[in-house]
Amino acid sequence: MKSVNITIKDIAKALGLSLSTVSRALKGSYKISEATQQRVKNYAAEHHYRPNLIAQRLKNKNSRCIGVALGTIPNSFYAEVMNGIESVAYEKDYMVIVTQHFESYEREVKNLENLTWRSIDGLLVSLSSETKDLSHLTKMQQQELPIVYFDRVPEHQACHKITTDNFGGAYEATTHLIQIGYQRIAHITSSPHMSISRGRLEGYYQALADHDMPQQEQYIKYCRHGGMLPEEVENALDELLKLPEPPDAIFTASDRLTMHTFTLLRKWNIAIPSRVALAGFSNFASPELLDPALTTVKQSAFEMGSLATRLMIELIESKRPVEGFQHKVLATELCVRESSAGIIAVH
Amino acid sequence: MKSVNITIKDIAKALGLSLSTVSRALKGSYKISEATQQRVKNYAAEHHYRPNLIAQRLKNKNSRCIGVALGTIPNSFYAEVMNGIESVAYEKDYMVIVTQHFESYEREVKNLENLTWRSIDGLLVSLSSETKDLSHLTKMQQQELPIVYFDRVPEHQACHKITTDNFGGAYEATTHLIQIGYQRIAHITSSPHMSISRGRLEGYYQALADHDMPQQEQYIKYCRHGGMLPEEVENALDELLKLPEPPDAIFTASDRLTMHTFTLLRKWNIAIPSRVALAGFSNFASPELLDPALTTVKQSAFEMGSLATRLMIELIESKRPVEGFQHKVLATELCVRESSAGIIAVH
DNA sequence: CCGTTTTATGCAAACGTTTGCCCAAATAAA
DNA sequence: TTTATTTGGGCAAACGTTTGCATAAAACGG
Repeated sequence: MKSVNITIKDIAKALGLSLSTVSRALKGSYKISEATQQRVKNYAAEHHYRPNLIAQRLKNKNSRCIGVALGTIPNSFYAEVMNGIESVAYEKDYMVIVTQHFESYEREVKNLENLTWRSIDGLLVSLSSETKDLSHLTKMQQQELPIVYFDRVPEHQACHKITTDNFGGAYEATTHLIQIGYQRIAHITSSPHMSISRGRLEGYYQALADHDMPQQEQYIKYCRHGGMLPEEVENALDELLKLPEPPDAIFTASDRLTMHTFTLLRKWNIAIPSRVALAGFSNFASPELLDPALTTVKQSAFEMGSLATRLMIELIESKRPVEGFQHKVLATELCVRESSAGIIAVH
Repeated sequence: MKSVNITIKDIAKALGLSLSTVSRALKGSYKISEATQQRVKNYAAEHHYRPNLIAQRLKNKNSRCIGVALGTIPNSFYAEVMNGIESVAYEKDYMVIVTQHFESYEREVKNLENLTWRSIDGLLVSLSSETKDLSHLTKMQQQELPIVYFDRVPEHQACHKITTDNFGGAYEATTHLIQIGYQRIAHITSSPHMSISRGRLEGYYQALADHDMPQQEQYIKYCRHGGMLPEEVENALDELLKLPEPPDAIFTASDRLTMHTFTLLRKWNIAIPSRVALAGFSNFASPELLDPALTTVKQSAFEMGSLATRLMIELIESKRPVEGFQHKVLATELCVRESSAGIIAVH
């Protein structure tokens, strides 16, 4: 590509000034007279001068560019988060480089390496479901690269993070299922070591406990790949349904798991909710259009992205290292629909 | 962020060589002895040398970075396209900067300006529905920035593009509606000046013509913002239903329009397909789960993204300017489901 | 043994900024 | 008038590469 932009040198030549004077005039102040500043600024404006970002970056080490690592873009939750990220980035004049790790630890590591190599100003990360070892990330933090985690965050590490109220969302959904009469509520979730899985599992447990219902291991199914492999959901569901006392309701812990479960139940002609009710975390845009309309726990995905990005930019632009770590928790919204219509209503 | 990477200078110092020798050794050949090359390469590998991309870019003007301009990421079609783009970019060791224009011409222009300012190697563009004036893009092409358009492409301009067989997809869907007995088939589409709208409209017309059915203006509704404003779809649909002879089937031209129409029909309690059938372009992941299951014309979104990116990288990496322009057309897939169950079957 | 070619390497400029330091002129203080 | 201070601006190095040109050493031909 032919570069067609004018440079500081061009301005200096045209105005009979030195490079340094022009540079300083453009940034305002620093002992350059008002008159000269105006001359320079006017000339720059007239000729559409735009500083060469590459050169600036080489000098200054800042690129106004934010890297993002997430699972996969077509996931409706992440797509909405990306929307939030991009929107704030645009507003603040940053750009966004996006990478997908497809829930693979190896790919996550590679992506993050690539991103930092490209000297971005900060990193927005949602961990892969395989990730247990965080050394690649702590290394980056030690290099003082600002990192903000969202959704799937490290649990035992001081860091900035934006999360969903996983406990609360799960508690509310499970309580809802209990209150309308379901007795044997199963839970399909992802890797047990993930922050979101843990929070949701605990919310589920607490709801059972608060309503004097037993916690039964047989009703908990883990999908280690978070539903990236269709058969893991299939197996989980199959095992649940084959139990001597199969569940009368299922609470699913993530977007992908919810949709997979829903699809399988439909495919296997298992009536929802009469044979088994379904409620789950999901950010699918129109759950009310499904058959039956799906009861969902909805996360504030856009807000998660935008908050994370605002915090990120704050971190980048603050001169002094920010003291302490921020952790924001976003509320969920339970939307009750037909897929969890009460037993009472049905009988 | 503290840069912790070693530089060519470090290698040169450690090995007692000059910068130029190290640089050339790393790139292989250019009259550097095998022995030295190995020494340098080994040292570089041991110390995890990675060339500073910023510096390289300043010298060479290539960044291994591709800019993308599209409507909005949460749109399931674009999300899947992005997946294709990112996947190929990863494979070829490029990174992707993504911007959303939200179907606004102004924002498209700004985004593209920002992208080029950041000296990317190439641009993947899907035009906004407002875009008529292409001068901002032709200017970039003249600067020899490689551009590949996808989905919404300039119609009257020599350029590289990947499109869907809009004509064919629309023809097939309309023919399907005709063949199972619908008589008054309406068409809801976006801006009439867009390439995709035109192709789909023509496919629709041709299908009518080939089956000796009249083309009636009253059955064509344009949504200038492609459904970004909910009320434009609402108005369009309302007008259609209020006609003395309302349509008995609707063919919608895009993802957003299809979902909006579907939602409204459900909301207004208009039975699908008995009162009005629905078939439309959509890349929603599970249309079979809707109530009723939705007949869709599905585009190869992932493939569109991956093909566009492969072509892009080819353009970037070819030494000689590529002669001629490529235009690839991807087939659509019609999936017939309940929302267009035949009239015959219903009666 | 000398001149020429080949081979392997180094020097320095360049990419477009930023910035520490220096300096001339103007002004103020003595 | 001399000295000190302020004001406005320039020089040059630096960021980490790449690359045209120069050059020293080795190999070769005569």
